[in-house]
Amino acid sequence: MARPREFDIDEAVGRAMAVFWRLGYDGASLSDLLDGMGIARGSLYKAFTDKKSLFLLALERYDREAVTPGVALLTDPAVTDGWARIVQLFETVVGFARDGDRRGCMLCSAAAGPAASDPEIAAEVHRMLERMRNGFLAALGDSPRHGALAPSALQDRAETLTTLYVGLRILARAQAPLARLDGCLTALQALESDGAR
Amino acid sequence: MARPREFDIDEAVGRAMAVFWRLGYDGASLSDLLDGMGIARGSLYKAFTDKKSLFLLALERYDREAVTPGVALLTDPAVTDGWARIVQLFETVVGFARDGDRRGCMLCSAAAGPAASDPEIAAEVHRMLERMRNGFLAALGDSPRHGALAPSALQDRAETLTTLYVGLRILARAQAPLARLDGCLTALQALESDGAR
DNA sequence: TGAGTTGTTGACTTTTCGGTCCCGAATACC
DNA sequence: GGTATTCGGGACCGAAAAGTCAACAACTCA
Repeated sequence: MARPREFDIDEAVGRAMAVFWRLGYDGASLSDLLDGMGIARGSLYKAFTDKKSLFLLALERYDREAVTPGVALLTDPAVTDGWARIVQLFETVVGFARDGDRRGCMLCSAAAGPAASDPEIAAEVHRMLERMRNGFLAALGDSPRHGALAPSALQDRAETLTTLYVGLRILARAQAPLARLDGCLTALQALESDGAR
Repeated sequence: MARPREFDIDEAVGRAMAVFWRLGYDGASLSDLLDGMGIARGSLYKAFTDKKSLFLLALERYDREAVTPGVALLTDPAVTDGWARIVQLFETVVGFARDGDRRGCMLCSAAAGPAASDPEIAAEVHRMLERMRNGFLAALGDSPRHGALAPSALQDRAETLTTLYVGLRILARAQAPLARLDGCLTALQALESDGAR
């Protein structure tokens, strides 16, 4: 019962996500966001309260658009060997860098940046990382190669893979030579022919 | 042939390192640095040109004071099993978090932060990471467990360990629960009784 | 049609950022 | 002792940061 909003709020969050992904939380100024979102200053504050709240929404959006597909890949029943799914995820991620996309992972950048100083962002980051970890755990559970491992050992491996994932995407954003990222991938692939990881 | 400097330049760089380590590159303002270093604005610019140059010096200092000891641990001939040295490094790092030190690693934070946008910082970061990687490689070379691996496979494992290291220290700074970091450590330790990693 | 409500806009405020500059102080050399 | 030179201190600068606000616009409902 008033003037309707002139922009689509979901689309605006999507554009904000793109800006934050590219520039990081601190690196993205209000002007950057305004330009990227195509709205005016006042509209942003009316709709999203402040920069941090907008970032939290953008992070949830990233969760939906990037993390969830990753977790889906890790739990995809169409690929019966869970380990193959894990390798596939890492292949995809290194593929981004190979194609020149050096933005890295917004979740990992959030972990490395604002999560260190803001508990609310840290909480969201850890919720998302836990979903990744559960994805790895599920994949490991479907891996014949890891069938002999105790549940706690599987947990620890899932932890390790999550940590490796974070490191890889941080290094990708840090402009690490492609050979470095490829090395990690190769080591992972090599384990396909191994016994235990 | 003029007025002598009233502060010790090495000590000042050391203090700057402490500030950058705690707050990050972007997070450390000139005021933070001035307070931490105990000098005045003019003196800082006279001695160090600008913030970025000071950061580069601080990063080199971190290299000497934190990275070099790590690499020394990885290549310590007193511990004959190279894999034990690797586990020891990760134990040390998780120990920091256990003792409440959540600063993480200044090198890794630099990789996640300014390295993404500044080529000069990125270059220094990658030089330092390469030294870490060579340390891991040397340790793997001294590991009977990995004796059967081809040189290129050893390289790839060293790459993986470096990436894991980065991820671990990023997560430590991101206030990840200690159990997460411990999980990585346990997984690593478990490999001591395994065949190939 | 008019009242009430909410969105839009851009100028504005306040704070802080990195960096400059000038002047007084302290030393070395002649 | 005088002079040249560098250092220390802090006032100062323009730019940019995040956030506010008041006037105007567009809609709903009676």
